[in-house]
Amino acid sequence: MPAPTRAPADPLHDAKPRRRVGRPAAAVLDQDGITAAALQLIGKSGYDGFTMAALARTLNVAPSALYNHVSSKRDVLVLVQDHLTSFVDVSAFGSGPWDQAVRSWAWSYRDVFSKHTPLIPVIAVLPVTDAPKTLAMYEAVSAGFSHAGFPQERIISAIVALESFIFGSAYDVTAPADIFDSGSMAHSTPNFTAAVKQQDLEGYEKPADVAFNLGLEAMIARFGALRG
Amino acid sequence: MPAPTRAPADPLHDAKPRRRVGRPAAAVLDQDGITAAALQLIGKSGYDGFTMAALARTLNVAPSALYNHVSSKRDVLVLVQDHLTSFVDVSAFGSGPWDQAVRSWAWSYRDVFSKHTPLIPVIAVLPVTDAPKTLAMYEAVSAGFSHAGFPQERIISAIVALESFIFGSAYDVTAPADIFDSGSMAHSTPNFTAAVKQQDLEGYEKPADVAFNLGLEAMIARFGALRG
DNA sequence: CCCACTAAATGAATGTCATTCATTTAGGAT
DNA sequence: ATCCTAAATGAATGACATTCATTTAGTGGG
Repeated sequence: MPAPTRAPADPLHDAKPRRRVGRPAAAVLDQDGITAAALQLIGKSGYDGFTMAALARTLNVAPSALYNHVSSKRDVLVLVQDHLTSFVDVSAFGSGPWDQAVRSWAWSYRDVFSKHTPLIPVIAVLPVTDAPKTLAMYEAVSAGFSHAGFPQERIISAIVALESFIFGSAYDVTAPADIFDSGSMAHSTPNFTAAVKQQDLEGYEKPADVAFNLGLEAMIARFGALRG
Repeated sequence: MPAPTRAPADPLHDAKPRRRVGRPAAAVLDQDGITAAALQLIGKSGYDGFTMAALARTLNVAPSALYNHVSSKRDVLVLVQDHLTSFVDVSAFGSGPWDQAVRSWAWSYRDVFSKHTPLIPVIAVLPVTDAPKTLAMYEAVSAGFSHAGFPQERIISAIVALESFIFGSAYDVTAPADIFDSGSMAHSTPNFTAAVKQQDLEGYEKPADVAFNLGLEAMIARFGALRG
């Protein structure tokens, strides 16, 4: 693959009026600004185009300057993931019934991260201490479960199970439509091929949504029965 | 002491008796050998230590030689993932009851890939055509569902839902034990902190296993009721 | 008021990778 | 014999993330 096309270098419209060496009068960077720029860059160029150099360019800064505010690229990803978590809808845990709250939380959680699957490996092993907004989400969800009469000692397990399903399902959203096309091997996989065909006949609904709904409702139904 | 014309050949420190330039009489590499070496290297050095150069070294070959047999590093990962899939236990779909078969399949699937989470992003978007052993697994599982009286048009959705849960749970296995320690933020997250404490009191069982069991049993119970 | 310290920028390396290319050689097909 | 293709080597290439020396701007203690 050839290198991705870059904006033509037009010295007249050069977006980089060189800052002179040394500490500037007012700080140019901070973590919030870096986070916002990173999110925007990811939106425009995807995770492939998301490099420290590219990030620095959008901030009109030398790449090395970033390291005064974050210690690594992974650090930036953590900032982005925590910011994204604030877009997950936990509002229903304050008002509606438990099952409806879980539903809207889970769907919005999946939708947010299905566009950011490269963050999932980061989230999955990230201590909550390093992600305050994520911690806030857990608090809201835990409170909702607790208030709904869920036994204390199962709350975390239930949330983890739901979250695992949500993360896995987020990947599923990004899968190509014909991922299950068995092609020339179809004759040796009759049961699978038939099942895929039946599914294709079924629906105009997106397969990823159908599967997510199926799994989510199973968990909601079963977990709901645990409440005291 | 007469000067030796060549450096002494020490097989311990000179694991690379240079092959001379040009095509060797017998081919040194093939996809199976590359796959086996990759799996071994990953086992020894993890995914961080898994580089094309390191892989070439274990095969006693120049890195560029690999590209006569695979087209990219991702290609190698696909070979590895497909090979690993053959370790997933689908045997019970031939014999035991449906729910037991799903259980042993799901647990073994999770266990295999919890040691190989960097493959999950690869699997999730990989067309089955490119992974024959994976396709064989789907066939065995589909046949089991079909034979158990599962409605054709829901088989794929159910498998996808289970698989999503399995992948997400595989990540969960790798999470650090204290991932939920809210540290200094504990006072602002009372519900969450209490739930974490209760969970910690509960058990000697690994939290990841408890959560996996909870979610899996929910799906098995609910999906089982769909059978005709 | 000065001076040392620290913070925040630049610009120039560094080192690690995956990947490509030119070249060499072997063996089978024409 | 000659040509073609496959399978090696070894030497680039080009991205990257990250580090380091250097420069400059405020700040706090004497």
